[in-house]
Amino acid sequence: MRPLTLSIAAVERDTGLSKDTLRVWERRYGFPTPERDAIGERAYSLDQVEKLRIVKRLMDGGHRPGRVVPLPMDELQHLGQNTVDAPRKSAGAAVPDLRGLVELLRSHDVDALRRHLQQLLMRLGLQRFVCEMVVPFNTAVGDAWMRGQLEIHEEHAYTEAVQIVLRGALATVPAAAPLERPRVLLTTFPGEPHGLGLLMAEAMFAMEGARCLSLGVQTPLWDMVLAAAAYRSDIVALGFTGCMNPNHVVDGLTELRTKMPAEVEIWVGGSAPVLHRRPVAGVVALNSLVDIAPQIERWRHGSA
Amino acid sequence: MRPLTLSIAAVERDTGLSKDTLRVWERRYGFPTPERDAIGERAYSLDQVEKLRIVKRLMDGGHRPGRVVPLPMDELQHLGQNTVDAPRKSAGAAVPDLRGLVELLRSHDVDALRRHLQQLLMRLGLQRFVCEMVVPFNTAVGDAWMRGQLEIHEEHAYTEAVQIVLRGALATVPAAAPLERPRVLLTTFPGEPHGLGLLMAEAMFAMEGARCLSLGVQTPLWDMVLAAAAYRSDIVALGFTGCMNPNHVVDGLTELRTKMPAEVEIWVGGSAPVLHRRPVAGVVALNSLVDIAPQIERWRHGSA
DNA sequence: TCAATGAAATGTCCAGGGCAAAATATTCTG
DNA sequence: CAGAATATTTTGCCCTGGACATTTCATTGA
Repeated sequence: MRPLTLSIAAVERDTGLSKDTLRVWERRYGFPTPERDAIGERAYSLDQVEKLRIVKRLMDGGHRPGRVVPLPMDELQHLGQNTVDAPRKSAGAAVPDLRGLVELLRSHDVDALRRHLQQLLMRLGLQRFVCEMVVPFNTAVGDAWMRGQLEIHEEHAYTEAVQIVLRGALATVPAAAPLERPRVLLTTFPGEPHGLGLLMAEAMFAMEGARCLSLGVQTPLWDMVLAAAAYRSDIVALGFTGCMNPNHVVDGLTELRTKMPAEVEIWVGGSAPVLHRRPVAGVVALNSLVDIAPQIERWRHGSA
Repeated sequence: MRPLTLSIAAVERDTGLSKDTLRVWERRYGFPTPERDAIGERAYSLDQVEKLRIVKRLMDGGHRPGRVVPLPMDELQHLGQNTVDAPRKSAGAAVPDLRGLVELLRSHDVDALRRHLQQLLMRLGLQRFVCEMVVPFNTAVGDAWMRGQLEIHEEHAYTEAVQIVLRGALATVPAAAPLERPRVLLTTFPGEPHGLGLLMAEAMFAMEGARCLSLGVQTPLWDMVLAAAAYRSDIVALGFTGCMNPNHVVDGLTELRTKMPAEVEIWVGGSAPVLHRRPVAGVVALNSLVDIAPQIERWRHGSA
């Protein structure tokens, strides 16, 4: 018995599209078109799930379903590349070898990968490593996956390697003095499972001498308020990737802002487009990790 | 405006109970009993969500909803303690100071916490630290939360600290030679977000001289097959906590077993009761982390 | 005592209707 | 004709209520 098809629950898990959405797309767009199994339930083919995953990733990047769902696979894969902002090379920035990285991942040599990352880290220093290497690497890996050049497990191996290198680096950064300010609480909303961006942000904060405390991912809103009080945090920094529902992001931030004491700043960043399209009053939206340094500067001047 | 209530989607996120389940419980058990907001949609109170979270955790431990849902809060909190297996102290095992740990967490002194863990690690060594300290700590923290003695954010802080200490320790374990056997692939099913158990298992594997490769959490089944081939793995080790749907676990394992080449062993472990209640043919279920050493021994003898 | 059979419990699926908010298109006004 | 105001479409999510497969429990019979 080899299930060449997936149930609607499995597709929800693997794509992040809710059961409701899957059913309503079928009704409205005529895609996906699952078969039915013996008892009349939807059975999705692997091909269609693959397309759904790509569509989801495009939507995370700002596309609308009505436009992309009807397109054939090859056009979708083409779309992925144009979405990416043209890499604006600031003067003096190192040029990441994206093609080389993808090749390295495809060779399945984890040790070489980790050595390579470690080497870049040493050459550039933590801040430049994160901003000039890891950021473009991440998008390159995502794009390569979308074009079918990388498997998911290769993406996972990459994420794991970066995480190890970053955590290793963070462990060597001397801890800020307990009373050092600002005190930063890092976490993500419930439903946001990606912690790599958080780690990158933590690196940037730590290099600015901020005192960091990461709660990992998926902290309920109310617990953020409690935690900010318990640790006397000055700033709560949140990471968002495109896989979060935009409405939940805006609603959640609004709610968090009302619950959180006014003197605690809320900073948000990440690849979710909604952060800049629908800004929330009282919430600082960072365009990129390099904005952390000047913002810390601002905070110190404003609060000192 | 202070949303004292949560939408059904938010409750699904925060409790792990599906929308369908929430609606059907309301119909069948008369709980929860959400209000309706202006447009007639369910609005759950924080109290009820709290109870739902506890019920969910009890169900993860093997209780059935019909029995626990009607109970009042205080009885639920009582149930939690009886569920835990009596700590069977093997001879010579260190006695973890559970109460002291909870106190430490409540003091919000992250540095002291990390120092404490580090100290225990050094005193006991990695293997004993994991088996005799981290394991009971984990359940103690979970229980303390259920009794209302710990906040979620304190639990998160604990998890983060353990993760940092374990990753630090793993970084110092000399990497096994590239050709060392067995080669172990570690990951979890999609839907399983907890990676701490994976890290603990990785520590145990590494100490046995196995060559580990962790893909992090939530790898799609098919990618496990591809990855096992790409990295020429001998063993795929999977971690499960109670938050995974038992049916998905069994179905997924059955499916994985058929797709995976027969010479690759599948080992599973974790706190999900279903692993031992409904064993899957061709899948090795480990009762605890200490079973890893003898199983590796068996593998080496069987395959050498 | 143990196995087999019936009954209850439980999670998930389905259909199709409806609605609010966001995005887009269109019209109006100065 | 630019820009604002207004209509329209798009889109995701929620609702009800019925159904069913599967597991678990209880009762009966050998």
